[in-house]
Amino acid sequence: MTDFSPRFDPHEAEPRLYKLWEEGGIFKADARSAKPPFTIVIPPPNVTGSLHMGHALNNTIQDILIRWKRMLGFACLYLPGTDHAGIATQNAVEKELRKEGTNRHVVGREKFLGRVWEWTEKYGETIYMQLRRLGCSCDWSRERFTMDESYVRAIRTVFKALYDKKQIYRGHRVINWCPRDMTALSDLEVRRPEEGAAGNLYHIRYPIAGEPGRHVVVATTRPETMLGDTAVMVHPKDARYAGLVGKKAVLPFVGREIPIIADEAVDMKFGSGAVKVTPAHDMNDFEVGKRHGLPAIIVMDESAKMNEQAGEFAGLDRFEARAKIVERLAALNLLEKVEDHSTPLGRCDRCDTIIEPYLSEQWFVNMKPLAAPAIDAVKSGRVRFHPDRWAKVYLDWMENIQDWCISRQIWWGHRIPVWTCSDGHAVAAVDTPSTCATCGSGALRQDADVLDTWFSSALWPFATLGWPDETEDLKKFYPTQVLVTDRGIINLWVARMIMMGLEFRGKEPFSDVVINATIMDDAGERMSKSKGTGVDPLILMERYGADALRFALTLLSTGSQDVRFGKNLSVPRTEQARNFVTKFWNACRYVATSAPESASGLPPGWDRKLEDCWIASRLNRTIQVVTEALASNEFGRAAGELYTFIWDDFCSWYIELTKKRTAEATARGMLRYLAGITLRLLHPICPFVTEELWTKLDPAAAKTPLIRAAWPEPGAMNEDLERRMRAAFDVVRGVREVRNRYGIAPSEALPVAVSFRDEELRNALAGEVEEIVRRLAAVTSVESGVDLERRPGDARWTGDDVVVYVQIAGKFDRVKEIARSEKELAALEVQAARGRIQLANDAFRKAKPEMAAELEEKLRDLEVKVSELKARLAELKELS
RNA sequence: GGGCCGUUAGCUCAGCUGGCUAGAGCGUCUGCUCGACACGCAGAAGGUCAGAGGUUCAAAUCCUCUACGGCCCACCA
Repeated sequence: MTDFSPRFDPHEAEPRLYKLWEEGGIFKADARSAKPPFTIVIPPPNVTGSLHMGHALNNTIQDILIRWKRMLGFACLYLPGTDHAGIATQNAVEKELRKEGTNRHVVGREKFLGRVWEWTEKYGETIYMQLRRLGCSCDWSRERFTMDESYVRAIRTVFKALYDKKQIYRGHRVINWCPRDMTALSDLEVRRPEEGAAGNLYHIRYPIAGEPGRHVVVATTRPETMLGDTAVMVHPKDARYAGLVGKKAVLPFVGREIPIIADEAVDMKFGSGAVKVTPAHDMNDFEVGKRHGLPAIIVMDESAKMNEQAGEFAGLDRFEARAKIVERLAALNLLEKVEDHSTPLGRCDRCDTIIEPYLSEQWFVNMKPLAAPAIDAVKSGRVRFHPDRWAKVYLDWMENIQDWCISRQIWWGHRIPVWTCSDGHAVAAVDTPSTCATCGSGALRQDADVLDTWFSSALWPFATLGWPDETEDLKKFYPTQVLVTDRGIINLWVARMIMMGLEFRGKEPFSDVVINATIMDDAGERMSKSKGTGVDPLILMERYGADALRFALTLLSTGSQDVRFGKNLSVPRTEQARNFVTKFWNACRYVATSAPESASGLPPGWDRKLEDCWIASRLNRTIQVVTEALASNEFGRAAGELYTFIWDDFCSWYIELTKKRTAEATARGMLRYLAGITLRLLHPICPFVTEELWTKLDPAAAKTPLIRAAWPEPGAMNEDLERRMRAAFDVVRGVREVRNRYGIAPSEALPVAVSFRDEELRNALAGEVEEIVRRLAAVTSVESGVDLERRPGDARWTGDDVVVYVQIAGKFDRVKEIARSEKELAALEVQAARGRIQLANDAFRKAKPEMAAELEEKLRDLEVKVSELKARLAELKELS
C-alpha cells in the first residue's frame, strides 16, 4: 500500500485502465456466447461533429446500462458508429472549398466526394477518441459508419423492396425546398420558430376580365408568388363573391386570365375572403390545383430567384421581387392595403434559410402501411418509452403521418439505387446493373439524387449487424434492448427505426426507449455553439476526471426533461462529483491500510456488533434500491442512493464507529466486504476509480478486473435495527449539537443521560449505545433509561425516539439559551396545536384509527416536552 | 391554434400511489490539524412548496383556472 496517494489521478489512470479493458477483449461482444444478449446501438453522432454535453449524458447512460448488464452476466454489445449526416457534412466541406475560392460544381462530383471522404476520415476519429475518454465500453471491432460498403447493400435492399411494392414512388409535388442547400427536405427537417415571422398581409386588386373598373381583392403574405397564380378562390357560401365565381380575373404584370373558383378550403373570415391560388409554390394551393385541374407555374429557380416566368421580375431574388412587386402594384393603384401579419416561416434545420414551398419531382415513401404496425408496437407495450409521456409525442405524429420525401439534391449520401435506360425503363437494384432488364440497353443512368440521411439511420439497428445477410451478429444481437436518445429525434429517428425494423425484421428494433434529459445552459435555454453557451465535456473531464463528469450527469438524470449544466453550473456540479470520487477513494484507502488482508467475503456473524449488523442491512438495502433504480431507468436515484450510502453510512458512521476496532477480524472483514460491494455498485457509473481501487485493494484480483465482477445481490435487511441505529445516532448528534450550541470545546467530555422512547428501544440499545456515543462524542458517562427527567444544569436535545440530556451547568450563555428555548417552545406548541386539531376530528379517527392512536401518543410526548421546556424557561429567567 | 414540461431554501434540484418536524448538494454562518479524505470533519441558520379556487378528516402531492418560463407539433393565404 505504499503508493496509495490521497488523490485519485484520472490523467494517469484513465488511459491505462481503458487500455487494460480494451486489450483484455472485454468490450468485444461474443455472438456465440451462451449468455443472453444485451445490445445497445449508439445513436450515431455526425462524423464531422464533436461530442457535446448531450452526447456525454447520452453515452454515459448507455455505458451504465451496458456495464451493469455485463456484471449481471449478459453477453453485451455496445455498438459504436457515426452518421454521414448528408447535408451537414456536405455544407462543412463546401465551406472549406469556399475558403479555397472554389465550389463543388467547379470541382465536380467525383472529386468533391473524395474531399468529403477525406474530411470524414479526418474528423471521424475525434468522436471515437472522446467516447473512449468518457469510458464507454464500446465494441470497437464493430464500429459502423452509415456510408460503409456493407451499409450500401442494406440501403439498396430496403429501397428495392419498398420500390417493388410501390411503397416508394416518384411524385410531382410541392415539397420543402432549401434554396441555399438547393435540395428538398422532409417536413421534419423544417423548423418553425415562433418569432421572427413579422410580415405583412398584402391586399391586392385583381381586375375582372371584361369588366373594366371592377376587381377582386386577394390577400397574401407572399406577393412574389402571384406571378404563378392560376386561379382566385373564394368560399362557395361567401355572398360577397357569389357573382364572381365562374368569371375570370386578370393577373397583373402577366396579363394571364385566371378563373375565379369556389372551394371550401377558404376561410371567409381571413383577409379579404378571396385567395390567390399558386399551385407551384404552396402546398395547400397545390391540392386545390389538383381538385380543380389548374396548371402549376413555377416562377422561381432552384436558388429562389425569379425565373423567366416572372417576366419583368426575372432574375430577382424572391425577397427583392416581393419589394419590387409591391412597389409596382402601388404605382398601378392595385394595392388596396397592407396589414401587419405574422406568419410562421419554415426554416432549414441545417442552414436556417427560409424554406420555399417548391413544386418538383421527388421520391416519396408511402408511410401509412409502415406506420400501422409501429403504432401497435407502442400501444401494445412491446415498445415502451421512459418516461412514458414521450409515447404520446410518437403516437400523435404517427397517427397523422404524411408521406416522406426521401430524395435530396445533394451529392454526399447514398445514391438512389434506380437506373433508367435511354428508353426510359427504370429499375431499382441492389447490385449496379450493367444492362437494362427490360430492353437490354447498356445506356443506363443512375438517379442523380441521394437519400435523406435519416433513411439510412432508420436501418441502424439491423444494418449495423450485417443485414441483409443473416449474420451471427444479427441472430444474436437483434432485436436490441434499450435505445437511449434525445427527445428531439423521437419522430425523426426512433419512429422510423421502429417502422423499418418491423418491416424488414418482423420485430421491433428495441423494447425500451429511454429519453434522456436535454442539457440546457445556465439560463435554462438550449445550449448552442453559435450563442457560445456550449460546454465542452472534454474540458470538464480534463479538470475533474471522466468519473466525476459521469457521476454528475447521472445524478442529474431524474425524470425531468431539461437539466441546467451550463458554463457556470457545470463547474460546482462536477466538483461535487469529483469530491465524492475523492471521498470514496479515501474510504477505500483507509480500508486498504486498516484491513490489509485480502479476503473479501462477508465475515461470519457470531461476533458482530450492532453497527456491523446495521451496516450490513444498510448495504443490502442499497444493493436492492440501486438495482431497482437501474432496472427502471432511474439513474439519478441510483447515483443518489450510492452517494448517501457511501458518504453518510459508510464513511461518516461506520468507519468512524470502527476506528477503535480494527484489531478485530470482524471489523476488518466488514470493511473489506463493504468496500468490495460498493465498488461493484459504483462501477457502472464511475468505472475508472472503481477499477483502480479494485486492484489497489486486492492486487491478486487484477486477474479478474472489476468490470467482469458479478453484480451483488441483496441479503437480509432489518428495518427495526436500522431504526434503532438511527436513534443511537441521534444521541450522538444531540450531544454534538448541544456542545456546539453552547460553544463547548469538542474535546471537553461531559456527562450525558439518554431517555428512550420506550422499554423496547432501551433494551435493544442500552448495551451498546454508551459505547457508540463514547466513540463519536466526548462524554464522561452515559446513563440511559425511559422517561428520565431533566436534572438541573442539563441541556436537552430532542430527537424522534430519544431525548438527550447533557450536563453543562454553568457552561453556557443564559440569554442566548432563553431566546433559543423560546423559539423551540413556539415550534413545539404549533405542532401540538396541529395535532389537537387533527385529533378533534372524528372523521379522521374513524378513517385512520391506528394513525390517530400514534398521533395521540405523539401528542402526549409533545405535551410533556412543552411543560418541561416551560419549567426550564422559568428557571432560566429566575436566575437573572 | 393544439399539446407537453416546469415553477419547492440565496442558487441548482429531490420529494412515488395524499398522512411523522418538506429533504440534498452548492453557497452562507459557527467551531474543528479527532489515526482515509480541507476535494475534509462536527454543527447551525434559511422555505405562506408561483397565485386563486375545489375535492378530502387531511394537499407540495389529486382536480380546475390564472400567471410566468421552457420545449414540441400544426399547410389558414
